[in-house]
Amino acid sequence: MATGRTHRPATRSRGIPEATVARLPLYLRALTALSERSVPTVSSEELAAAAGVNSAKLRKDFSYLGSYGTRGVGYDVEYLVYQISRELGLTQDWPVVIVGIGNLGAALANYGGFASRGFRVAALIDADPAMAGKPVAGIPVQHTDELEKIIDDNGVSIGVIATPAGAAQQVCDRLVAAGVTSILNFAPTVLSVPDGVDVRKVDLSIELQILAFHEQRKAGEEAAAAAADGAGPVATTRGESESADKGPDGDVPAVMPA
Amino acid sequence: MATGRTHRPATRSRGIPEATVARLPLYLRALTALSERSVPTVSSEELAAAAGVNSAKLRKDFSYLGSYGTRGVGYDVEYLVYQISRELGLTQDWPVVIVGIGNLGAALANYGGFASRGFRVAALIDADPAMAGKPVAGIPVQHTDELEKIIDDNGVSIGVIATPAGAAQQVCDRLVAAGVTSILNFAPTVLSVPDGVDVRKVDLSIELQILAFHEQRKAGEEAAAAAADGAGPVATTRGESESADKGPDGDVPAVMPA
DNA sequence: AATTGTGAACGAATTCACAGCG
DNA sequence: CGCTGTGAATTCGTTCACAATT
Repeated sequence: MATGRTHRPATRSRGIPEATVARLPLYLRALTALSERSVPTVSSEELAAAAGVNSAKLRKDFSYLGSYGTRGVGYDVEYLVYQISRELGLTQDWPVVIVGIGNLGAALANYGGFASRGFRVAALIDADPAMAGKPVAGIPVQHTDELEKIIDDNGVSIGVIATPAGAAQQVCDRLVAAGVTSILNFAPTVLSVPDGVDVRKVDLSIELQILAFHEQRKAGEEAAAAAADGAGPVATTRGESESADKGPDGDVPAVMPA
Repeated sequence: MATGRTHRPATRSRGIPEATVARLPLYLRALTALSERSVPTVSSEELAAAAGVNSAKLRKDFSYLGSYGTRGVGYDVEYLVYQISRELGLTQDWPVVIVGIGNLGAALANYGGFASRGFRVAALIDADPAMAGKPVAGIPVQHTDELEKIIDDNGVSIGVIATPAGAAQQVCDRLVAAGVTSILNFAPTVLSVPDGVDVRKVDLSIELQILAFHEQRKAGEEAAAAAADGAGPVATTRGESESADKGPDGDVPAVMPA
């Protein structure tokens, strides 16, 4: 992107890397905790530790937002909270609907971290007529028939799909047709959506499978190590650490707590 | 990884890229669906479409596992299912414990995709004595006091944390001390673990915040587009398509369905 | 003196494009 | 002839290391 030698990109240049965006919520959470403890400033080192990343990465991330720190001192906690919130669009209100009020949908509806960050559960929707009217987390469940009206009345642009896999695409299509442009999908299916609609996926079984892969690899390495004792040279290279275990550093993905 | 010019990595070389590992479960799901419909073979193009990735990526991914396709024809569905399952370690049984049986823990316990893929819920654990003995998803909840014994008796190496944030690190420490080496964390906290322990994180509020960011960006662009009509030149560069919308392609992260 | 902000080096992941093979 | 498998080119992300700044 050019050397930007001209004057200065004033505030920020636009085009924050996706990887950085994915970490901003992490920083925000750590900062909020500091803010609650009335800590006035943090260094990149401290904040990075709290967020579980390394400090160079954090500084580079912040550099995409602008120059919000003070050399020799660190970052002003309140100010950064505000800047990141604004960057993420959390200074505005985001009404969301949750479709599919089973165990998971109920868990999501009850999740406190929602309201705390600009998100507001505008409605709960389920296809089961028996659910209609029953309150979950204090909000009465509405029937799927009302979906379009609900989206429209509340100006909802973010939808959460917590239905069984079979119903997901259909629900998705209706959400999109009704005007939703961001979807968080908990159903184990690939959703197809038109351009301009964002989908993020959260899939337990995939995460477990990834863990199983690493778990298996560990077991294999132990075996190799044991074998190395008893007998001659083992083919595997080991000792190179494989680059894969990365320490306690968080990974790429992420989504949702109790 | 050196050029590996020596002889040949025989089956596979070791060191499958992390990004590839994260996609294998996706391919596996698509393949399983095909298998159930008794489809005998697929081309990289078809399978890629079903998994929501592009075909070059899929072929490159498979190339790390070995040469399991047939040129001019495609891939044998059953054979690939087996190879990927084996690679992911799903041909063995993985007992898991779920700690924290609130709404979310219950949702996880009830999640069917578990058993289907080598995972078996060995126990449900909760700190609330009132929960003890109550069956959830047909499995009686046990008290946290039993944690170490349960891990040990069942040879559990994978733990799922679905507790409130405040309890997560403590639970984590106990799991690790008891021998768990892979953790799936649903609590909104950064866990610190010793080397050799893998942690994956699933965090709803983070995913929503990422969606909000993109949602906001869309709104901004609309506004900019509208503004471009009315008045003079706008500062922002636009038209460069920003690289960020990537189309309907899935994103990086992932985790869990109803 | 301490800590940010950032070019530059590096490494990982994706995409291209085509040779190789069935 | 069609489709896989893969080097080479490219893009994206991380880390290094240090000059700039308070």
